[in-house]
Amino acid sequence: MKLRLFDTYTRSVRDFEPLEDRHVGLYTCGPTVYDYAHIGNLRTFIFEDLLRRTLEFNGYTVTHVMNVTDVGHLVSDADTGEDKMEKSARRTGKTAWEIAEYYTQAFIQDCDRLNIKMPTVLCRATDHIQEQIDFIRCIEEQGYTYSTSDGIYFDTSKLADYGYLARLDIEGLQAGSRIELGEKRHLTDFALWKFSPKDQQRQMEWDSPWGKGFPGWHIECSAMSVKYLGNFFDIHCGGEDHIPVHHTNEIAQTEACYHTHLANFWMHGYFLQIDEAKMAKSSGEFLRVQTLIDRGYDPLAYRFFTFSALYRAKLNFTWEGLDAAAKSFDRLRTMVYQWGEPGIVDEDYIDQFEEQVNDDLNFPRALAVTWELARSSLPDATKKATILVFDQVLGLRLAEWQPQEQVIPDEILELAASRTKMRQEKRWAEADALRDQIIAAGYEIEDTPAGPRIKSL
RNA sequence: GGCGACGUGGCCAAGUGGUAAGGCAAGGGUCUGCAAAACCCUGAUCACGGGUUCAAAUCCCGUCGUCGCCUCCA
Repeated sequence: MKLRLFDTYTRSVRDFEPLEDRHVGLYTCGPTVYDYAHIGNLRTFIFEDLLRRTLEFNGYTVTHVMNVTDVGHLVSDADTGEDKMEKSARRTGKTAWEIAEYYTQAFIQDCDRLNIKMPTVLCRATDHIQEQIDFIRCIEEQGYTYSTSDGIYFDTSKLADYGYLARLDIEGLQAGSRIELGEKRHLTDFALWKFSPKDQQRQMEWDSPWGKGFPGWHIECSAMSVKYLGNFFDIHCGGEDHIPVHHTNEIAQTEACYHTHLANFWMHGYFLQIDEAKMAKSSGEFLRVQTLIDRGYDPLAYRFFTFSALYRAKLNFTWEGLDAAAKSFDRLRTMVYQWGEPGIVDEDYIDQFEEQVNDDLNFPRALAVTWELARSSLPDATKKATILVFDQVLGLRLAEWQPQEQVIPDEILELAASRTKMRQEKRWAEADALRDQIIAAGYEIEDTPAGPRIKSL
């Protein structure tokens, strides 16, 4: 089945055709590295990983570019906000550069824990200042900029279809606006270059044709994606929150300079919510991968959890929900382990699976196919070989997993041995009493044909 | 205040015109000395009220509720 993907730009599911034969240029908006990523952020990165793996499953070679936003941007659109990098630096006593490096490494570690593939190119905004300056100059030459006391701005009124991606209702925005315009000419205008404050030295600032300062909020993605993928490439992704502002402005910048809307497909991952509310770095609930590990969850159980909903629908996170996913995932991987060595792949199941993932990444359905396979009457070796093919896309590390070897204390082993003896002698009451003792000590006992198996609870 | 999305069994969640995938939980069963594990079986008419249609969870209108965006944000 042909790969079909939802494109926010056209608001429709379209057949995916690469611009270049068998090759796909994919750009995904990366993390801002002034703090750890939370599991809501990571839901989007998992979605993008599934997209990439699905493209590869379809036989495409993917050049995946992801930015790292290590330039601090202002907290608010007014000039009063504090730079997040600089703020984090002040809080921790580290330099802005050290902060960026630290959280970049933390992000990479989170991705590894979630089995998210590293992009082909991971590019830092601060390594591409010149490209951003060049891009701004190009926009300037095309006549889309103006200058204020605090920076160079993009004049959005000069683009006829500004806001098309988000179907922005400019007049409605202005009517219901809650922010001050300041020196901006229009509500939707945005900074391309911000000047450093005259009275203080920023840790991150650069010279430019317009004066010392730093790049605006949206230019890095345009500049870097164009550099690595060209000015019209296949797919650009990000979180749903990027639709009205960030991606809208990326498109504006590229239209001004290159007259393209930057990407053929625009795709957006939807939010993870906690108790029906958005998870935000600023709010109380800030769950990280490490938080899950501390609570005893395998990070891959979280990856598995995100498969339960479509990427294009909000997903409510609850511990109960994560428990359900963890339980289900454990059953699946245990089953897969017990199937032994892989044999010959079942093509019919592969087709069923492919049909679901190719239908705009319907992973809930793809998982249903996986369960159908798992509970089918096919030989174990066939199931194993087939599910390992699925796992190229699922990324659950099913091939490498094996039950944890637990160290059982000698005293527990002795109790179990006594129990086995009692059972052989059919002294059930005594055997059960021993089992109760084992359970009381925090261990569980399962009788199998091969003898008792002991697990810690 | 403006814009938008959503509301499916106990929970998470597919399905978007032809009588409701899957997972978790629950109940029943098989197996077991009893358990555990595993496996099998069982359950929803789709927020509410109208309308369109031979036919609607699926389209239209209204009501209620929840959430998101409008400010950096995945």
